[in-house]
Amino acid sequence: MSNPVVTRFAPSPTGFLHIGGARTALFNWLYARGRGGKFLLRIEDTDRERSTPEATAAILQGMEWLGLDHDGDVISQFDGAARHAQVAHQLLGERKAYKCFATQDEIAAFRDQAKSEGKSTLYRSPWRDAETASHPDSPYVIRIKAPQSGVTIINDQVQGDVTIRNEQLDDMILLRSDGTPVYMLAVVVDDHDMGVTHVIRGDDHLNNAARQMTIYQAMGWDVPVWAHIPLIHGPDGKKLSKRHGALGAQEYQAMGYAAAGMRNYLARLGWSHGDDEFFSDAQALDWFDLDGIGKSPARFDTKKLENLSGQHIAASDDAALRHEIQAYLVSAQQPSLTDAQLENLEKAMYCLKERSRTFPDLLEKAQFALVSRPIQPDQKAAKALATVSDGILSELTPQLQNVSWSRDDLETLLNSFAEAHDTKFGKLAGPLRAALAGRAVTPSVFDMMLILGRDETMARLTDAAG
RNA sequence: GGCCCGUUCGUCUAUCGGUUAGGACGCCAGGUUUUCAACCUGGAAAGACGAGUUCGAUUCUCGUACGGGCUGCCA
Repeated sequence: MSNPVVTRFAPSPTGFLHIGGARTALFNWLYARGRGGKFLLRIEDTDRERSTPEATAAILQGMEWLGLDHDGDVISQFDGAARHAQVAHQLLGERKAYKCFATQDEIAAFRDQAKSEGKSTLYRSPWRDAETASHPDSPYVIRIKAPQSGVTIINDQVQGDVTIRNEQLDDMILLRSDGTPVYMLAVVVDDHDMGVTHVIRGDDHLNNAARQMTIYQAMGWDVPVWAHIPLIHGPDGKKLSKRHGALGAQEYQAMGYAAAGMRNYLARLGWSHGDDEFFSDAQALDWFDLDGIGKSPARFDTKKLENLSGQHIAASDDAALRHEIQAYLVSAQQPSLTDAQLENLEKAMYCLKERSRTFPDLLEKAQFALVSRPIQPDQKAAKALATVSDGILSELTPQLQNVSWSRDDLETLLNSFAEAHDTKFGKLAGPLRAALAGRAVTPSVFDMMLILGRDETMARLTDAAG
């Protein structure tokens, strides 16, 4: 516990925050926060063509929804371009890097031919050992001199020791011909400068780690702890990507999943702590560790997300739920609730939260508390109402006038009323529910009566009896 | 093509050589209930394949198959 942990999430702003990125962010957040370390956010926007401020905003919003707060300012990788270039030039000066004058056309032609001959497409620049005197006066890129023999071992906390033979490594480009840094350089410099101690990222970067290590070594910097986590696949097992049905984090918010449920689900995807399935943030923070991360890719399962979301809704306190529902409404572009509706919702929350999996689900069951008379029954409710004669409802209503408005007394009254009509309360419940809520799926009839109060209950029953 | 990684119920996973291979979601069947929802109980359901190491392999090694990733003056 000598050095404090510093992790980072480094998305490129070329689209929304998709679910795989969200999980990577969560793992980094969990690891740092669970150990009193720092969690940094860096936007990898060195690709000016594809980076957009909208994408950055979407990523930030997604993280905010998930409650993944970062330390310090959001860092723009592009802002560090001068420093990245400086490192490249330092390496150049130390002859650990060189100017390569090969044109993109030349390289492309080489690759095409290598491919057609079935040979390695690894490009070997002829300029690696060229004399400075022979340099033409034309644009060049700066490439690093990668080791060409021996091996590089990536000591990965998830993948184990991964050995790459150095002959597989190419002299990657550090600085483009326009002088701008390339990602491979920028990540290393930034991670080093930011003091990142643990790099937790998708395993699509596993091979890159070996190449990045050559930069660390050339600069004489300490290599961070690597943890390459397996990617998340779609329901069909294919890679989850923006063009392959992947949804942004915000879309899950708009679908009404509880953020805590999403965190729990995502944490459980690819990571485990024994048989624990449902857990709080505090527990996740306490338990999360790199050795609990699995090595095989996982598929995204909406059903389980739904289940976990429901469990977290049931476990949340009412005020927090109210706030999250309001945020959900905004994100789903639904009209917001009035103060009166909010008040009723909160009164009803105790019997709504344990039966709802998502917020739209909860709101649907809360209809009885949100609508005002006259109530328009939906199809199923209308059908339920049709099964009972209006006479019964109008006979029941006056009896509610003097009963004490408590659950026990209402139960006693309704049961004996049913008995008097030679039926069971169960037969009455459907129509009653329909009259009170205009819906077929609602909380208990008694809960609704208690929440609505005597006057409103009687009025609704009278309305329904026509 | 080359290199790297992976493979336990439909899905997420536990197991760190010896288990009736456990849990969760989903599914099916019952139950309870205010014919919904929620809840409870039970059930079906897995070690890709082939060798090897070992007294003993899901667990270790190798091969095959399948899946994934990387192979850019993208990140």
